[in-house]
Amino acid sequence: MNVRVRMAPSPTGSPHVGMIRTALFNWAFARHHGGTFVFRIEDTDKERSTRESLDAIIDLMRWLGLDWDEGPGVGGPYGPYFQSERGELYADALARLLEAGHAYPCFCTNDEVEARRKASGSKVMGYDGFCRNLDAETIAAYNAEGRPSVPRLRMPDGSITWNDLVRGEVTFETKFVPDYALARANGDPLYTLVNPVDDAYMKITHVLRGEDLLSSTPRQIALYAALQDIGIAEFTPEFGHLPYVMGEGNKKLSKRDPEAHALAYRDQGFLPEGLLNYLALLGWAIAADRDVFSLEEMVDAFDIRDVNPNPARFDLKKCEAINASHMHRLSTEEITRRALPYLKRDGVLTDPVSPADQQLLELAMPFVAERVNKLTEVGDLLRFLFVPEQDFVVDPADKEKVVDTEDGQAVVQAAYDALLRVEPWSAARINDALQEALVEEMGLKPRVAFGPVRVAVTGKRVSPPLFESLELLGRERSLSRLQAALG
RNA sequence: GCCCCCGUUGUGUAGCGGCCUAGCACGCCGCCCUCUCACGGCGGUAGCGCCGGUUCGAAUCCGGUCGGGGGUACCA
Repeated sequence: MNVRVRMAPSPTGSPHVGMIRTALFNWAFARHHGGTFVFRIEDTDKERSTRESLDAIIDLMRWLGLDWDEGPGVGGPYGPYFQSERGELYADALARLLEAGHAYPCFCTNDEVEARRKASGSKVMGYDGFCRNLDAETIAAYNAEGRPSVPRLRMPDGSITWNDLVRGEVTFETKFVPDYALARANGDPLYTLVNPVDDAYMKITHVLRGEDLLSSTPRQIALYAALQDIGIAEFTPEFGHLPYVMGEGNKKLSKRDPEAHALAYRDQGFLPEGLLNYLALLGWAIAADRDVFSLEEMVDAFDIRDVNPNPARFDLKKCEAINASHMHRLSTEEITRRALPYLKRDGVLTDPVSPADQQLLELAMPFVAERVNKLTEVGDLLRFLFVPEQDFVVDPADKEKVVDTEDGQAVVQAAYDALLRVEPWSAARINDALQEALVEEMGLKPRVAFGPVRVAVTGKRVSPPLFESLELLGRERSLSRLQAALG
């Protein structure tokens, strides 16, 4: 059978990294098996669904390169792919479920249910099945009175067991799973109905989702049986429940946690392959002694049954380290290409980049490519080269610490004098001149000799290699910055 | 309360009865490299929640216990 999986986010709020992890595993599973990855939007909640959220999710998926075979923008044979456009399908399914007796109208109020539970002393919370066997006359009479009702699924007796793809066999006694509501009294279908109905119509074969849905699985399996009986579903899919992504402490990573927001990683200069690689590590390993891999390698190796059921803590440091490994795999040219949008965004470069700046960037890139862990760091390191001279500023703390001291001033002055005579203006000559003037003549250790020069010229104590930086900056600007640092 | 899931160093994981005096990665600490920062190299740190059982042998199987998490909606 052709594997068909889906991701079905609700477009409410900013996309969460947990959602991306789920999307990634579904995607990798589909690609590994040569199957179909369906993208469906669960926008039944009209109050909370927003266009911004939808756009953000699509934007994110595109940036990550997780492409879908059916869904928004690409269509497909089982559309529409927005739940808000599938209302008649749900109404029809509900009517047929009611007619076949798999569901029944319940007229109880919450208070009535609670009162009965207290009276009986039952330990099972939730609905007690009171309206299960109302006869047709009673139902007609209640309806005639205008009493509101909700349709509930009639849960079967006994137990429901499934073989969870990540957890193995899981069993629930149905006496602990009450008959549940499929729609609101006003007729609006609920997630409990809509999600399985769509999966059935879209012929989803494997449902890989978060652990939070684990306990709703027996209800869905019961619904599937009913849907098969009335001819809407052809089979019951397999289920796999992915572990939670946890934040600090023992709490699910929530929207309040800054690490939770997936788009923030792009803004901060993470590589899509870096983020994805890290997220894959939350519950899955490609090998015992390896944790850096490409998406293609993941697709080749991915097996949902290898996913670890433990909740995983999100570790930003590790995420950055994995991203750094991917950065170092990139060629200098590729880093340049990818860093460009960030350099423009951050005002390091002007938007159409001038030919001179472009050339300078290409000359400078080899010195920073291997020392950056995120794309935004390129700008941090190279800003001093592109900044208009009147906007150049030296970090005040660094200046005070190494330039404004007596020794610092002496070094800067000596460097200025030495550099004045350097000919030609090349990193090698600059090296020789500074070495001689500061290290040999002044008897300074290299690290104390070059610190003041670095700060005066690049503005910070952390920069690309000094001599190359000076060469790229040019004699004129280098000297004027040294002079500015004096006094 | 009841139901379900989970339990290997600080973190993520490998481990599917002997290959484990528990491997890898991140972190942290130290050293080397070194014009700063990184990169790279070397070394160190720390773990099978607990108790029983099965077995010649258990991190691995079973039972219990403790701990954590989730569910228990006319939310998703």
